[in-house]
Amino acid sequence: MKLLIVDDDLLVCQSLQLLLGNEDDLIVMDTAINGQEAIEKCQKEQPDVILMDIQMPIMDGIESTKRIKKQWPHIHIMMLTTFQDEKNIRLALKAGAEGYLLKSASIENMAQQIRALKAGTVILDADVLKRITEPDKMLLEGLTERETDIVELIAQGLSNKEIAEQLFLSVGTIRNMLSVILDKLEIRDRTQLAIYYWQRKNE
Amino acid sequence: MKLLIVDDDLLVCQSLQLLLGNEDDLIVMDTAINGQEAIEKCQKEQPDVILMDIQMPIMDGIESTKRIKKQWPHIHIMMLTTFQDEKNIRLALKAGAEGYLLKSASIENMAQQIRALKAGTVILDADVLKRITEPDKMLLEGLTERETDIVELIAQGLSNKEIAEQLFLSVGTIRNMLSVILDKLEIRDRTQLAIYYWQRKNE
DNA sequence: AAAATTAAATGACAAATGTAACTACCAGAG
DNA sequence: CTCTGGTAGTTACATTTGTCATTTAATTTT
Repeated sequence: MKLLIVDDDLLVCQSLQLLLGNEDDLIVMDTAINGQEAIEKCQKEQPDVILMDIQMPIMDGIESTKRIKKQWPHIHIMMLTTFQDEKNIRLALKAGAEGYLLKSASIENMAQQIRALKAGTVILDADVLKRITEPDKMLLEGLTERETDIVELIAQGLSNKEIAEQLFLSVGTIRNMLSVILDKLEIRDRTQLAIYYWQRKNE
Repeated sequence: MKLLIVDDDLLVCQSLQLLLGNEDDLIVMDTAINGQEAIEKCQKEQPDVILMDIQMPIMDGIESTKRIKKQWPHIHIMMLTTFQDEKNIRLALKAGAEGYLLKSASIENMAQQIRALKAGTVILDADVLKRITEPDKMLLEGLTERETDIVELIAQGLSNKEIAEQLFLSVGTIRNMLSVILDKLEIRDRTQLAIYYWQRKNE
């Protein structure tokens, strides 16, 4: 199986090459230091799988993934990055990447993961999956901490009673606070609040 | 690596056993024909990975996944099912399954996927990922046209009264229909419905 | 120390929501 | 023709929701 490694950090390229060199069915055919170069390398000789960083000069991993998948849909692309930033995860997967692993995660098993990727499944770091299925904080300007907590819980679908139990407050207090929140955000009811939340959440 | 196969279809169990028998690092330690039995087998001898069907008599794969992960978090569970029904995918992942493959997909590579699963990543069938990240088709399956209309309007934040005016129906009718919708989707109230809608709608 | 602010709670109230039971009409399948 | 399923409605009931006025305790400001 032919691999292409794309990372602007040469150290990363080298260590990956070393690491995968032991596996005799995996051949690191070449490396590239940015997305532009990756596309050129693909043109010369098409790899089966690309390990691609996201943050790179000239052309980033997302853009080049988009282009490569458009031209050669059969090439499998594994994003290999440092940060588990939700937006990037979504963008990468939307761009066509089939894998998303964190560099911090155990590198020992990467060979197996690459083989599975080639086999046609999607490979996700376990933490990454959590990020995209149950995401976290956002901007609710003008709200206090406690109020923000309540918004989060309402956006999870909890009733006032449940929120009260969760926060160890009385139901009346929750209702009062929600009333203040709705007033601040100029929104009518909890359902609209939940909608407000999720529409902004997913940009 | 010790495997446990859980499927009420004996044919499936046998063919999987045969298929994986070639791989000498994978040992099918036992099989079970429902979730209840799977838990018992786990108690006797803990497998590294479980291949689990969803639809089974007595106790289904979701419920038993929940229980097994609660008791033995280190056991990796791969759902292996026929249908890519969005609700089940979400339920399975929520229950703690780390993998979700379709039986229809290429079985040849399953060994590699199992190894990758053991290594700690999440394994998803490529089509399955699409379902949960960009569901073109809303999972408003099972709802009639009218009911879908109402869901749409609730997701816009309208009250029952406003919906009634928009559709030229009585408020009572809207309330009844909403009641049916909530029942069908197994959801408690309009806020949760709006959340349900937007979580799937947005990317 | 006195005054002002804030977090938390109460009680009362109106409106909205969700459930249940039951009726009625219509269209299509068998 | 009967049976089913979808649409539409009514009444009744219990619960939840959102608003307001007011109180208390704690904290901060002045």
